[in-house]
Amino acid sequence: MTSQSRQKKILDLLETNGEVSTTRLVTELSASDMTIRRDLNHMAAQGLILRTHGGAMKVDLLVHKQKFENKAAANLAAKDIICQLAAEQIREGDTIFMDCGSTVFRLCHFIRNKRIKVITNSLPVVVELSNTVVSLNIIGGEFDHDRQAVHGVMAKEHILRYRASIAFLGVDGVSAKGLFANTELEASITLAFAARARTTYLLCDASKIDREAYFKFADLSLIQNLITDRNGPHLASIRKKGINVITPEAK
Amino acid sequence: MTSQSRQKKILDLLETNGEVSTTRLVTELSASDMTIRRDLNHMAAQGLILRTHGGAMKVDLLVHKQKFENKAAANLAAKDIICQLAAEQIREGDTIFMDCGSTVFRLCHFIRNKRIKVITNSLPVVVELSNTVVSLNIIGGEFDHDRQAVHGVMAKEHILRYRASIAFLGVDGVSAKGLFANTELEASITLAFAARARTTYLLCDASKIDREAYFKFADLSLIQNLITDRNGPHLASIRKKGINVITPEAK
DNA sequence: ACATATTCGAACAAAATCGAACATTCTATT
DNA sequence: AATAGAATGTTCGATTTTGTTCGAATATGT
Repeated sequence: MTSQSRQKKILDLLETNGEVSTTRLVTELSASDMTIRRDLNHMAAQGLILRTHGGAMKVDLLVHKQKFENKAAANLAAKDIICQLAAEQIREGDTIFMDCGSTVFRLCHFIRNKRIKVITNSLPVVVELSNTVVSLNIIGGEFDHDRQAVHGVMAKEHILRYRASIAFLGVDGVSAKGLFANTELEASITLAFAARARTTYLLCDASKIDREAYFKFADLSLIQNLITDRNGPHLASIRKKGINVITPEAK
Repeated sequence: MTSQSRQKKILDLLETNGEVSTTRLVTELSASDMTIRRDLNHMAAQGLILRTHGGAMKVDLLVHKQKFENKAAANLAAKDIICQLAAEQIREGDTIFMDCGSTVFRLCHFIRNKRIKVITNSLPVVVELSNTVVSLNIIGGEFDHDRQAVHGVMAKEHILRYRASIAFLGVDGVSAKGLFANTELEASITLAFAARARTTYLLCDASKIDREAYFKFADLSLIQNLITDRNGPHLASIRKKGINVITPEAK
């Protein structure tokens, strides 16, 4: 066995186990401890592995966690309830649009192991799903640092070339009068998603209900379903408009 | 037995076993060790196999499989030298293309505070620059988990709609014969970048020089400049082709 | 804190592999 | 058959890799 193939096997073992001991490598690769140690040190010098006492570890993922996740921590319980319900709407093989926004982002945790295709303009979503079985399609265009997402003309054009079974949308406010956003950029993307999806789900915690933000960009009829965390009378006017409202209680 | 049939058998053995030792080839092919070694070296020069001490390995075993994170950490010093030089080529207000690949990725550290626009298909680059003053344009399309970058038809179309002053390119191998890549996907993106940039810089550590990988996708004339970490006679043939070679020593 | 057990790396020794140079064999052509 | 040119084999010193020993450094258990 050559040193290269040994080192490759060490990498493989690390990939599956996360860490390995020198002694295990000695028996597994039938080489002397000194040889293993030399291999390990060599690879560590190249940054391929993380050397530890008695063995080695996998180097930590390069992609570090986003500040975004802090924002996402707000109302986590409510978002989890919503996303749990949202995830149940997805079937294997589906292609889904994922809007930007912290509520939709939380959906990532519930779909990591689904064999689906996700089309999104949200960087946090991409990062979160980049090492999963989920097949990803990234919407291209100008990157908006504030919103950590891609917006603009190119993005819209990109979306219009695809079709999806479901769109999971986020907004800044919703009432019987329609959907509200804080920027036109986000609004135009949301509209594009809705136009190209067979079914649309608006994910929205209670705080957004009946809130009328900066400007209205669409009628309520743009969406077919609203998923939110609490049932109650505040949803009556929306239900009356023919929207299918999904809540945990109503399940 | 001709050398061709021998080399074919070597490839077959590698295909099934992943690796093979010189001694085994000596008995298996009933040829002298020197002959085997000559075959091996010849094939390695063509990039057909990966030469090791005492034998050879399949190419994609080591090159293909290596995860991006690992590659990023390897040869960090060389990459830093290269990227330092690369960053000096950039002027405020420039629009630059950044290819995927670990060497180009390292350039992020040196441009965080420049007021420039970056157009890229590499997720690590996006993440790294997502909270800087750099203006980002993300190339959209199918996301390739292995390479942590966007490839495919959409990506190519996207690129062709923009123009940039500089393209920073990465390859898997370069020699006087041209540029080499391990996958067609990466190659087509690199070509698109080059086509739409006023000036092209190939960033390439010494290990990639004179390495002829899986397949050649462009002549050397595709690029105008090569930035590498060490000066030396191995660059002569490339210089002779009219490429401006930039090294720290020549500075 | 102390003792015990592991692990580490430097130094040296042994083995395998390497490539240059030269000798030999094979092959195609005259 | 003669001969040039290419491929192959052989020899041998240089290089690389691997193994061993042993004192120092580092973890672990009491």
